[in-house]
Amino acid sequence: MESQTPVGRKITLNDIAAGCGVSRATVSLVLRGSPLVNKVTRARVEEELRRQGYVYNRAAANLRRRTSSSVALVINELANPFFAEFAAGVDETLGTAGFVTLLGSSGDSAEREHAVLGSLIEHGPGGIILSPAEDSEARKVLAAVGTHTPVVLFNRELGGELPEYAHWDRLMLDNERGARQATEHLIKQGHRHIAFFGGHDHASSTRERHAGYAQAMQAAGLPVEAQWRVQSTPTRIDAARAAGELFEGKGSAPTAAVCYNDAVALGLMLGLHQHGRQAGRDFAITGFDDISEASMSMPSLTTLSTAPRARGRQAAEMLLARLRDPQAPSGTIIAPVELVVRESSCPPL
Amino acid sequence: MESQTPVGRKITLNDIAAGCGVSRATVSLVLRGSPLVNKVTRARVEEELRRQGYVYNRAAANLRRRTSSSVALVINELANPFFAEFAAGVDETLGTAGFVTLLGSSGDSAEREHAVLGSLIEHGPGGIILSPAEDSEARKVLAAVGTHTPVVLFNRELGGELPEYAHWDRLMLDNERGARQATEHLIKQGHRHIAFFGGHDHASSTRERHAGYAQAMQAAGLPVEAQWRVQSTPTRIDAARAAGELFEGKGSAPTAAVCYNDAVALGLMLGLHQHGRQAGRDFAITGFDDISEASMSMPSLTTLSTAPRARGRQAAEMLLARLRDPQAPSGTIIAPVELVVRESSCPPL
DNA sequence: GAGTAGATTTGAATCGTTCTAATTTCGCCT
DNA sequence: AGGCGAAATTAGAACGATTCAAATCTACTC
Repeated sequence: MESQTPVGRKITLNDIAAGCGVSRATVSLVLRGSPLVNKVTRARVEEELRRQGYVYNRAAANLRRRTSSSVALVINELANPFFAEFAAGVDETLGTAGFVTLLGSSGDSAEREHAVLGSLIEHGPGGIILSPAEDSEARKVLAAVGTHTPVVLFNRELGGELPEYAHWDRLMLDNERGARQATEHLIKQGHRHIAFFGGHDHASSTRERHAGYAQAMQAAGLPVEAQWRVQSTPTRIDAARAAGELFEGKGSAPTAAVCYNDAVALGLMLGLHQHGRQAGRDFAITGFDDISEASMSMPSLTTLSTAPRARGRQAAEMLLARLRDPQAPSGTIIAPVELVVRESSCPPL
Repeated sequence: MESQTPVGRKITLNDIAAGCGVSRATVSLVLRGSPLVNKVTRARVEEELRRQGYVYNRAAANLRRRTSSSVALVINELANPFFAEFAAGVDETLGTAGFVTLLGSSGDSAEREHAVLGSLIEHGPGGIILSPAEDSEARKVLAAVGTHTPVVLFNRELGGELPEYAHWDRLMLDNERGARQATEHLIKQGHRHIAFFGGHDHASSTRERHAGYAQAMQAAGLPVEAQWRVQSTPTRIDAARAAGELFEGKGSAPTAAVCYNDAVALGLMLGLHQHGRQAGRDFAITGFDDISEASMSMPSLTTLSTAPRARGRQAAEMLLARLRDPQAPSGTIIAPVELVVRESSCPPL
């Protein structure tokens, strides 16, 4: 029994070849399971590979073959459970397809996103899955990633125009329809004073959700008051802070709110407390995303299920398809969302 | 003004060199900002780099220089907010140090962890940050990563013995002390029947936390009843399911529980409902981790703050230090945790 | 105008793999 | 024994960068 040396040089194909008296080329063939090589040679080589503890150098192989075995995943905020789930889905699918995920986090800053993309692209990913920062612009992203690397955009549109030769794929959520459903649900519960709470209007996803809300209100002949639109950063903390603004106007106070997303909705729940109201009793709330906490909060949150993990898998599938056929026309998929009714969307008192 | 070709071959050093009549070597020097090259040449080359839209091929450079510019991060469950925060911290620090993060997720399965490590190692990361799966074993991990790549273990010990020549660094939480503090806090509140809830005893972190709990109980002269130890998978769902077991024994029912972590604690809150109890009123609960939901739940959760993002940064720092000095003796850091008292740890009725 | 120290530039080898084209080996037939 | 086709193996040039030693170019000095 040979002892594996605990430390030393890295083992290469040459070492293996020398170790069992064949050429480098043969070892390479064995590695890739070519049928060309003789049974007994193969066995001999495989034994030697094991004995020396060889590890494949994929970077070298990729260099020679001009291929890539990685995909860059750039997320605007990894700590948000919605995106964490998404990332887990992406990694799962890429992993089983033999790709490795290069992670990047932009912290929702376009500037940082640019730097991160620039650094990732140097590692030669086969493609990029990008969930853009709020204020990210098409032109700048294109400059960072170049025209050789396919991109799948998730969740948000980029600002500005994309040149026609860059055909990127898109995976978006049906924001408009989802928000409309949530609003219709609240209206059916009997609410007439319904606010739209959270998010920033310069982000495409916010605008779409707000549009769905407005449509439902108009269709029901209900007014959309300006003081019922409260913006906030899409985090729990900031939403809790902004809650008070809902009740500051001189007009009639809302009895319900359609929230930009679950984080904001959960923040609003807390903020309501400080204004003497309780979600699910005297104020109705809906969220968006169905993060895992939504079903566990008290009251549990009525929201739109987006299945972020499944979306992650889907985004990865889209990119893999594009790698298989780079010439295919680029496409946009609008993933449906589903209303999940829970306790937070009570009827008015 | 040259128009950048929207599509075509990848640009290499040769193209740049040819494009402005210098040698490949000179261009390489310019790229790395060597002081050797003449001002005017440098300017000419830089202009050409921009004009042709050159992107650096880090893989080729790493091959030649026998260096690495990536670090693998293997997480047992990325969708868990505690680990998502940790990952964000790791990526942040690695990114600013010029490394890219190779992501891998093991889903808390040792088998999958092994496969993921095997795949990542082929990409030649400079090091590995590993938060092991519950049943992960030292021997198998070593076989997967080999002896050339430094490893930083986070959060859990591996099963079995590690050969002495593999000196890996460790970043652990002060589980024992934290659980002791939580238990002492409950005792001070007046509780005498205190359970330890959730987690699996074969994981090192669970055993340590249980030990801290048992120490505090003994020190206070309180009994540790067998039926007050309920195990569960460390997820909210399974914890909610297992809640009932706390009240099945014939002995006296507990009035408080020290929980393995926040996820389990939040699950227990829910489970209590189904047994006619309410956390923060007639049953006291403590968690562990201080995930962002802990402060937002109702009642808010008394827990131990572990600052996962800071831990991520710390783990990355440890690995970077090890890369700087591979010969340094390996070390273990036990990060302190801090008790955060909130509403869930009420006194007994 | 030769000699020389410095400042720049470059040719060629190299990293670990793949791949084409060529070579060697082998069994089998006449 | 020689010839032939199939099977198995291999030499050597890539891939895109870095790096060392050597070559070339300056600017001065004597």
